[in-house]
Amino acid sequence: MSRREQVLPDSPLQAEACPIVQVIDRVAGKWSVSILIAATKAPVRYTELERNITGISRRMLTLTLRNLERDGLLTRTVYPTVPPKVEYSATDSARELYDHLVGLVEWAERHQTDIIQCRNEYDREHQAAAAA
Amino acid sequence: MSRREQVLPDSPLQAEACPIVQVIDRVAGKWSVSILIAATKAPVRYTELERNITGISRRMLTLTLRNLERDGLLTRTVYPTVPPKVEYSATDSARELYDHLVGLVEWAERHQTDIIQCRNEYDREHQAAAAA
DNA sequence: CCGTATCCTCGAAGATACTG
DNA sequence: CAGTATCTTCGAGGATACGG
Repeated sequence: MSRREQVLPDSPLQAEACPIVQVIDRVAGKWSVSILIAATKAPVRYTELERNITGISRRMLTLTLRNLERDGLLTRTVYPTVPPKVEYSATDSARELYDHLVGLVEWAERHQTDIIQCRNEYDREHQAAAAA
Repeated sequence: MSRREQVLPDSPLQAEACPIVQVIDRVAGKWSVSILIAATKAPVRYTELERNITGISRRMLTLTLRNLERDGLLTRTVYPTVPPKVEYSATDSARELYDHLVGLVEWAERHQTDIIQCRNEYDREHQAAAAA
């Protein structure tokens, strides 16, 4: 799931980046956040997630769920019914994380249009520079 | 820089994930956070970053700097001296983002050991399951 | 319903060499 | 000092088919 699994040698900046790296990696996966959000609101079933998260494949859904479970962010409960029913719910740890993710989301919402504008401006300027 | 540049069709979950995706992507780059942190503390020069961020290549340093600048998170100031001097400093937008990143970092620090323990436990259990 | 297994694509990131 | 230009590698994620 991660591009940064290698142990980084500690260094002035990397040493303090180390815990950061862990969070970023946990959150950087293409689907982790969507799943985390869904599961934090209420326990969700596998198929529910598959339906609600547009574009996710079964493979990635399972993979991401496993990783989140492995890190203690989700708990997986199997109901031995027929047909089988599996529910994923956020742990306390994940709920705490969720609060901080919300902070990021709100930041994104506030700066959304600025960022787009900055990009356009930047691209226009550097388009012009290339032409000159 | 992004694996998710494709425009996602809106959907119940994706619609609200859209701003999230933007933040995550901006932060998900392997080096963005390290650079953002360094530049938020004080304006930094190119070579300073290269020295302080262990393992980063010139290529990725430049690329990440350009992307952050493009999104209006960093400003690039060239001093027309000899030898040339270029300083990168965080914008207000980036400083706001930084505050939220700190939230994540603190979460990571608090749960660091739990996560490692969860992983070991998970791996042990699933090692056993595979052997059985 | 809830997955696993296999093959493949594609782009992020590394290595290396050169420049205003 | 502060970059750019190529070439390459490597693994995240997609597509598809099968299984308890």
